[in-house]
Amino acid sequence: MSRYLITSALPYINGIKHLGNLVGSQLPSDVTARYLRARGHEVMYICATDEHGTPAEIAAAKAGKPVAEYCAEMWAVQKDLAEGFGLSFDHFGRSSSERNRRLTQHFAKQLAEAGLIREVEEKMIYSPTDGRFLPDRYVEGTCPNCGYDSARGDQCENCTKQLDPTDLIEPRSAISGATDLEVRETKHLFLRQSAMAKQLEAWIDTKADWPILTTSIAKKWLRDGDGLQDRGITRDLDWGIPVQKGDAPWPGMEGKVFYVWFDAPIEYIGATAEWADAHELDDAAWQRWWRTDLGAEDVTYLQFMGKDNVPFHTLSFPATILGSGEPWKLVDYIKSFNYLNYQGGQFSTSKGRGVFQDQALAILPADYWRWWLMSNVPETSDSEFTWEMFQAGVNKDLADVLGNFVSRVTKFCRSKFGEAVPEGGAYGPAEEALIAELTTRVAAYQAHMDAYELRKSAAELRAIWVAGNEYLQAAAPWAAFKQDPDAAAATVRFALNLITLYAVLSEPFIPDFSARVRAAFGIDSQPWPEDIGAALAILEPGHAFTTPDVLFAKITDEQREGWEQQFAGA
RNA sequence: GGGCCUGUAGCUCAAUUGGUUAGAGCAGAGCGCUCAUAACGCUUUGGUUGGGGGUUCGAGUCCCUCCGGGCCUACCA
Repeated sequence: MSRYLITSALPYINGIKHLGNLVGSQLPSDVTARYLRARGHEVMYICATDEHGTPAEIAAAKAGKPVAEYCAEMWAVQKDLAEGFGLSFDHFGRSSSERNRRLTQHFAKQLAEAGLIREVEEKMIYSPTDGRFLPDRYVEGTCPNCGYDSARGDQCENCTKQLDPTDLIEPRSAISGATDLEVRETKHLFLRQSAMAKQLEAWIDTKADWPILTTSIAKKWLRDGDGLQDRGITRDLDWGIPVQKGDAPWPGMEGKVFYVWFDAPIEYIGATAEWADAHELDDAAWQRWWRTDLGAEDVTYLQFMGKDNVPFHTLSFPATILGSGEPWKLVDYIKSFNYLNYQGGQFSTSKGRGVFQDQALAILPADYWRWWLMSNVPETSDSEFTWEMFQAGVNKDLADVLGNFVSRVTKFCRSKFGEAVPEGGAYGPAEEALIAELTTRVAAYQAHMDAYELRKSAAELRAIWVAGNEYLQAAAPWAAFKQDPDAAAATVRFALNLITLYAVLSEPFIPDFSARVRAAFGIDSQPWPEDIGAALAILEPGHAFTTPDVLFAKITDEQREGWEQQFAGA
């Protein structure tokens, strides 16, 4: 038994997320967490909302609510959706928590004492109308290069030229449209990542087993141009963690907060501490996951995220951890994902294009989404959601191959032997051959899961389901029953056991299915099938069950067409 | 502009890191079965691995070049 700390990238607080956010961090981390728990490992699985920053303030203003109130509400909404998708977080925290505030201020103090913080006097755009400094991206105007009239202050979307907000012709606030912008001096703290670049690169070079996507992004940042740049870790905002040196004030930084990307990863630690608080445990309970001097030396730490998050998890956060000079746990494996597109374009929150999490759960159960998204997860390149592929995949895999297998076995048994595992007959070469095949396939499934290869794992799991149908077809108990009811009984007994084997093996991907099978067979919990033959002998003759209803109803053409229309966007 | 990823069957993806005849699923075709959600099983069609050149005994894999798709580029997060 080992110990695994698993974190899923923190979803941002400003609204309900679409399927893209699920596919690249929350679902794969959940599948992995469930698998590792099932294998008997000790798992701490953490997620939280990322609540600070300008977009949160703007979203709250748009909703007409104080930002703290808005975030509290959206946290509850996101927590409910996570539960709806079956995400098995040990704790779903908030980056605005007291725990995170203290930890973030603590790290800042440690970094300052290590000489890794420098103060920089900057000129920033200030909007009196909005009453705030504007991030580059929130300044719009005409591009000096191509004349595009909605260029942003960081880059022109039209000609891709990188800009400074002061380059823009007739600049205006993207928030209010105000044109009375002025340049003001302001002081900020920078994390001296450049001083740590060599150390970070040496560390990343030891990670030969990481996805190419992860290491190539990290190395690009390390080597691009003048190398790794220092990064501003404070902002002129109201909503955030006040800049302090631990418990002490930070002279000259009054009224400023830490940059959201500084405090968000620290919330992985904060949320683990929140978990301990919620369970009325002491600090040692969470420190044994995070402090290598306090019990975390044998922890394997896995992070899951979309590719946009990679620079912060490979460089900024490790710089924070390493730079602190304290024995905090560094990540061991970073699993990163490409993007999921929607019907030939991108998901778009602003255009209402694509499926959002609340809508997804309103039209279909979580297992449908979990299965399709994970069996098509964008591991090697961007992948695409289309309703046609979704319908075809779910109907074939879940309804026809798996659901119908459960259906045909339980209904045949009910009609010929009643709703209990039949006795009589004996297993023979067909059963032995299937046990041998499944032993090989389960080993392959485990190997893929152990390597965090979700797509291959899903394909192998599906092959395991298919093997049941092949067996049943060859054994043909409906034919055998006429001459030799005992032989049919043995086949059915074996097939009923297969159903419960499928329940435990499939649980990481489709937990609702597993729960329904267990309920139908009156099973409380299932051990991982270390020995397939033994696992297929658990249900003994006489074990009663209730024939489940159709487990996965098919998606009809009418439904698919309706949803295509409904989610096409404006 | 720079960097990275990617291009394999109609579609979605594999291919033990240079090693026999490039494999699966879906879709298509044929046959079988009738327990089951018109489900299942078996068989089968389908490839100049984007184009061209090179290295090598041997290239989907390495190099050059051209073409297509995507992502990142540090103040959105």
